[in-house]
Amino acid sequence: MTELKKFLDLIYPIHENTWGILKVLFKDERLKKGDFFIHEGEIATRFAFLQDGVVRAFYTNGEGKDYTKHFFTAGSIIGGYSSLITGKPSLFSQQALTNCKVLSINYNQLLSLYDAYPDLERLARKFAENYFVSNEAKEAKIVLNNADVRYLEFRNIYPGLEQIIPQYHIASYLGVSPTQLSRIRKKMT
Amino acid sequence: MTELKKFLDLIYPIHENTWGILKVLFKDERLKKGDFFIHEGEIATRFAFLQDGVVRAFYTNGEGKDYTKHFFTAGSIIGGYSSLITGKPSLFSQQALTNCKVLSINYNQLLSLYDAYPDLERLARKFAENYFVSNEAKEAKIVLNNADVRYLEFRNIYPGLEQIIPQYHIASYLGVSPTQLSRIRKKMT
DNA sequence: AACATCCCTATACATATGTATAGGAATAAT
DNA sequence: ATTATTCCTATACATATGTATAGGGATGTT
Repeated sequence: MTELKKFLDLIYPIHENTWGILKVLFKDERLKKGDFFIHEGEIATRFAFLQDGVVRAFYTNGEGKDYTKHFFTAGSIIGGYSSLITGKPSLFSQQALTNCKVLSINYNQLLSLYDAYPDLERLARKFAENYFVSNEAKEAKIVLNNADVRYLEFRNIYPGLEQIIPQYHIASYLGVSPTQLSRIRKKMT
Repeated sequence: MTELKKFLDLIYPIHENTWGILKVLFKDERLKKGDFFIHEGEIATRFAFLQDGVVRAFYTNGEGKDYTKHFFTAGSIIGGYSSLITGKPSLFSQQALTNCKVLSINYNQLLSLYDAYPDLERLARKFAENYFVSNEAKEAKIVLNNADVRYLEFRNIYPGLEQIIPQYHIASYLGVSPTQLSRIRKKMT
């Protein structure tokens, strides 16, 4: 719980009593390796703070093929944010790549607090803004860098992750085939 | 101004008196074809409602090459949103492809109203959320569809735009070379 | 210990797409 | 009207990357 508080304080420090109201809404939850936090096509009702473990977000392309949108590690927020906002089915899934510990919260319960706690709504605004900014920065990197560069960046952003997860997930994160990632790795030796 | 009000009401209808305070902050501005609304590397200080014309947002790749991130048509918000939020240099430029009419507003002036007008902050939250959602939906399409499909979608999303702007901009929007777009178009005849 | 499973690598081949270049249609300029 | 620009298309070629397949570590299972 302290980790979550620290995380939120970095975005916008809400009042102590607001935090008192908010924190009781979070529930401990466990995900086993392979479990889905949200399924593509499902309408999200909650999101969560990832305390421990690794989660992969991915789009699926109809037949087997998937595209890894993001890896989440400890200290991240997971959940179908767009689906929560719109109330429409999520475009992607989120699946635990390892056993995970999360603190999850019902989105409607959170929403119902905004009227009475403007500092919470400010936090929500800043969260949305920050989330937007990081997504856009990521977009820029995808567009401007080739797979070689993005692979090196992946290793910087997620130190140690390469040793934990299968390589074909990394390939799909980079937008290339496993064969191609293998070639890139070979080239870099 | 009425168009802007309608646009905002669709996101979140603020009180009439809040609107009275807000609207005086908007200033009429003209862009001539080729003018930049924001330059890559510049720190944004304002954003705008595009009343008329077409604006292209694009990343540049060091040497000449650019990647078209988005086309804005009448009724859109333009500006370096991430740069406004972070206070850091913009990662992309926005350039008028035609003569444009915009209503621009200073971001700090807007920010200073949030404390006194919670409905305005709610509007800001919802705007950020919506913007996030549409960016994510676009990401999904880029990842899941090939250039052929995205070309057809481009024509649906921006009816008539194809006739107004050079084809190499569309190609760069689709992430392919002009030659390749020409091949795609030929194939579809 | 033997076997099965998972998954990374390597090879060969096919193909999509980029680059370079030229031609020509359309538009703008003098 | 003539010329100059702009820009779309077509061609030929090079190359990066995907697909298909097989082999072999590594790890886990019985």
